[in-house]
Amino acid sequence: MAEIIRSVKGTRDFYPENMAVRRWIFDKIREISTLFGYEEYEGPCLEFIDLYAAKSGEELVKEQAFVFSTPGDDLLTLRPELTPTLARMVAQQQYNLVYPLRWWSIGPFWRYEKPQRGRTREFYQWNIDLIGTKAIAADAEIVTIAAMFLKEIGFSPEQVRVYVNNRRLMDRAFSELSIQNELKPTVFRMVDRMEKMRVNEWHVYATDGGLSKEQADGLLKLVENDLLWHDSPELVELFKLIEIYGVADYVEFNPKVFRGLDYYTGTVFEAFETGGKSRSILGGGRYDNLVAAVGGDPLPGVGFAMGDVVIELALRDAEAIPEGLGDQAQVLVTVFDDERVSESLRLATEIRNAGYRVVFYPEADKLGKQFRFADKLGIPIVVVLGPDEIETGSVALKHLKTREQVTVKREMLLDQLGKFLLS
RNA sequence: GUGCCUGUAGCUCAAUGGUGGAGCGCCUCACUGUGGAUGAGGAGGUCGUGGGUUCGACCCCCAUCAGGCACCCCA
Repeated sequence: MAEIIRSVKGTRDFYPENMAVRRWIFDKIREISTLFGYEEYEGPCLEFIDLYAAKSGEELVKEQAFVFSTPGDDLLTLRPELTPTLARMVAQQQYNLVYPLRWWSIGPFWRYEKPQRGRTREFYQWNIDLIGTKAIAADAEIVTIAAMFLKEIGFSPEQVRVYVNNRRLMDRAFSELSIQNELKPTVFRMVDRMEKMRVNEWHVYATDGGLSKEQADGLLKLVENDLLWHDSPELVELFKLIEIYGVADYVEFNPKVFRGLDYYTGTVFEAFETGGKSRSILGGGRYDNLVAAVGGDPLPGVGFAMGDVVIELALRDAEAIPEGLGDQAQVLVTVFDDERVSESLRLATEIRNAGYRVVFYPEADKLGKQFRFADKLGIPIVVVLGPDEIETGSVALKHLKTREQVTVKREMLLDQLGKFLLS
């Protein structure tokens, strides 16, 4: 065999088995999104690099995006995220849209990263946003959608948790510790790293980073305070609504959650696995100035994004992926010998016309081989039409899972099929 | 972008510097209209790639590519 040209680094091949899992996840996403009345949309995969330069940090475009120039000397990028596209689409039609706007999308994205477990260069991302209202009920709805999805896809509250915080609350708390505004982004990162370091290590790290000893101690105390949210009217309201939505056991206050993005202004949240891995599954928050960043008038919004790679890993670890996904054929119609090909084909067509998914074995191989074929493909029912059956106007059906085999008159075929498929 | 680890049959992995193996899978056959079992055969490898050291390299050295882990980053 000649050498096979390899696939592009960081991309994935979706063989039918993988595709069935992806389909299942995507269907669940659609189900939850539309359940709350969100409309599906999609943007282009290619955008001018300027769109990201307007909003995102330097690093994103310079180091983590696929950027290339066209023969016409345009600088384009394969989209690394959807939010700027969303902002652009909203800005372009700003006064033709009906608010509050509820939109969702799922599509491919690219980031030039070093691939490793849970991180690829090409991935799919679910985006869902509620734009045009500052009401805290909107934040609650978005958080609920995240929690509901995790619940419906099969996670228990013990396995995953949506951690919620509020930037305004933390901002105030930082001010009370006399942390200057310029230092706040750094402090965000410091808090983010608390989980990964020992207390002593962190203390050194924090004071090296410009905090006084008292400020570092104050921060440590701050993030241990599980009741801090009582100081935020927004969070109090949010948790009240979450209760009513019925997903309170999936949602929890966590002062350590900040999110990396600068544009979040209020509610921020991130869903994690609760086990040892504690990978980040999805994240989002409220942004009040996104549309303005691409040239529109200011418009508040709240939303989140979820990548397909980590969610699938987490689902696998949680053993939450069901068996038998995919749309395997339900019936295999065998071919007894060369003289009876058309008779079998007629039968296959008849069954297919009744709405069943039917595979027709294309040649008169040994029956054993045809049965083995059905077995390997997971086709549950095999139909045999041999000389005996044809002579008596009947047909033989075998259910491979139960090993039950019956011979029925041809007019009873569909009845019997229905019975088999129920068992 | 940085560091560490790993690349041997389709898959999972063996093999003191001295002619590369196993299990599973795959194909064929038997059980003579019927799958998972059993038995008997069979195919399949320039040992990731390219250099180097050596009388001789899967084994040692260098580079490169790919994968994994930890950083960095996380839109």
